[in-house]
Amino acid sequence: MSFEAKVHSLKRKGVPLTTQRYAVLEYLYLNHTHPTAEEIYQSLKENFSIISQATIYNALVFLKNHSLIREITIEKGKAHFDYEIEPHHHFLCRRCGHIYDVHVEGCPLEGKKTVDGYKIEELRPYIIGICPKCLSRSGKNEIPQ
Amino acid sequence: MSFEAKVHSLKRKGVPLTTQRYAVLEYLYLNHTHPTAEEIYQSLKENFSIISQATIYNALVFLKNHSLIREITIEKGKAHFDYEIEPHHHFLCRRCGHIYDVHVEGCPLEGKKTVDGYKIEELRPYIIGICPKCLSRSGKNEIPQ
DNA sequence: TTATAACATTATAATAATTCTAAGCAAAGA
DNA sequence: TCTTTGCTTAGAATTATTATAATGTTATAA
Repeated sequence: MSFEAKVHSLKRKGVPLTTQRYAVLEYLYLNHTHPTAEEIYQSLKENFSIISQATIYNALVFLKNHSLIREITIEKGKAHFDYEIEPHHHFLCRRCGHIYDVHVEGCPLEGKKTVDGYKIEELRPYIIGICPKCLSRSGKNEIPQ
Repeated sequence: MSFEAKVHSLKRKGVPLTTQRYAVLEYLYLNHTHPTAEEIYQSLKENFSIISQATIYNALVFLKNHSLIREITIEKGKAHFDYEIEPHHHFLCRRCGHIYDVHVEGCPLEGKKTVDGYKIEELRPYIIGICPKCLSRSGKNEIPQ
């Protein structure tokens, strides 16, 4: 979904988008690197002379509740955020730590409303491994997780 | 894999299993509730008069590195652990907070070594939603995440 | 059997991520 | 304008996890 469409979808609901929340959504739109709340905070601090960490967290919850962004819990202990809400898998390279988008065809859950009586609201398909870059860089100095 | 088989697999490798590590593995074997490190600690404290939190964390890393247990990062901010390492999906009910096992047939990644050049080491297929119990209990007092 | 090395465990401190709290601000409605 | 409601802020508090340093345990070899 385009940035404008997301902003509009809130307007249609009559939900006002504050400057700070707009800035967080825009940051995610411009940076498809699956940043953490902390990374967003550090970057916005420079543009916004005054913005607090709590506001970032609040904005992320707000945007997530309106299904404009999604949360990625692939990494232990911290959350990453993704502008892209269309279904796709995430891959965490345990060597370089980067999170990549991976498109996997034929997922039997895609589009389903329930499974075994469980109501599906969100899919979080994660894969852990080594990315192609790290695989080619060297096959030896592997850091066990 | 049976409990005895897991204990044996370490012996075969020549890796000794200390009392504390044995206790953590046994706890996970007896409690298929996907506990957190803290829950394991609280329970083992009562049986073991002396055991420290750090030992629990160390034991969990140890067992995970030997592929005897797996880590679940479905919930933001904290890790859960699972005795069962055979591939299956996990479902987090956002109303009651419980994590359930769900078997999904036909996953295109199951058994695969790579995807798009990415080396697959571990699959973490998570689903968020409402469990059947919470669905039947009431359809109204839903707590937004 | 002792000495030694290697590793495990402990308590505690430190760090990191997130949430809570209380006060101030700002927009919207009466 | 006054009031209400919700947002933002700074900072404190909480929670989960990891690091550190001292101590304990075990296995092996002199």
